[in-house]
Amino acid sequence: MPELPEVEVMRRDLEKEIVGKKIKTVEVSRMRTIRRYRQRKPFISALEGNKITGIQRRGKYLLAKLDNGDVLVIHLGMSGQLRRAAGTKEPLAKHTHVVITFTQGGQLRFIDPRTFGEMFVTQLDGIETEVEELAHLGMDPLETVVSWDYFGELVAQRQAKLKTLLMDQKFIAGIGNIYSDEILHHAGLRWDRMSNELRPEEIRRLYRAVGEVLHDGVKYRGSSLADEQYVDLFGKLGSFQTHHQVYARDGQACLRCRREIVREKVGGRSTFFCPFCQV
DNA sequence: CGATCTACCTGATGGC
DNA sequence: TGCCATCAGGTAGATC
Repeated sequence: MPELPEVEVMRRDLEKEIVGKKIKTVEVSRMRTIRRYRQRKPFISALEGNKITGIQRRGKYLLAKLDNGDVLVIHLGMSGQLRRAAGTKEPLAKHTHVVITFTQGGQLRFIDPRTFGEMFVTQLDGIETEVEELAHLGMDPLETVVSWDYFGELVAQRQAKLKTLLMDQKFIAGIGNIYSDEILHHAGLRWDRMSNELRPEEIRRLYRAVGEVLHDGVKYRGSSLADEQYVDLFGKLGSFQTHHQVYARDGQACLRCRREIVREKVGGRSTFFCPFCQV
């Protein structure tokens, strides 16, 4: 479900809503959500009594820093939601797996029908920079400032289809199935172009498209698809789906050239593109 | 190194 | 109505 823009919107919401709050109690009703633990106790006691001091994001992961130096890591998987609740009285949504209650009142709830999401508490490596479990992640396209020629170097070093490369979290962290297709359309490049065969201006277009599309995704508060599974911390839908150029628009006219958007299955995932605008 | 498949889950949808 | 197949924003691990 959530890719970088949705996670970034959530990060901003959490920053306003839960930073400075102290964790009073934690309830875990589904062990799979904290599958790195065998018991719920160690997870719960790693959180209770701690204050949240800040919220960061690495790719699609959220990091809530605690005042004891530890970090609560949250990944939303395909269907995870974080929702604010006023208190215990608000009815629990189905598939609510973790509830964090703050001493100041209010709750943070983790809801996740498909249970691909997870939460765990870990430490920051050394001088509060890296989390060991996330060390495999590549550069964050919104946080890391890379020049386009350095980006081009990295792209050319690899020998991969562009869609695969964009979705490779070890290369760039945060891009998934929706935004990879949108980025490639914006760049005018086909999903199956090889990364080491791009001309310099194509590399520059790709570089720009990554930044612009993700930035717009955040600006419009993420993409909520037909199932409306993605909502922000307060339950509100995003609107970037109304700006999609290709994703889930197969059979419809390309907004640039009016020809038909095509859907193909690549690596088990639906891929949408315009065979005329994307070369 | 890269590509491709599988597994992990639940729910919605569409064909028959 | 039921039943079955297919599909869905993700990641990790095995295999070739």
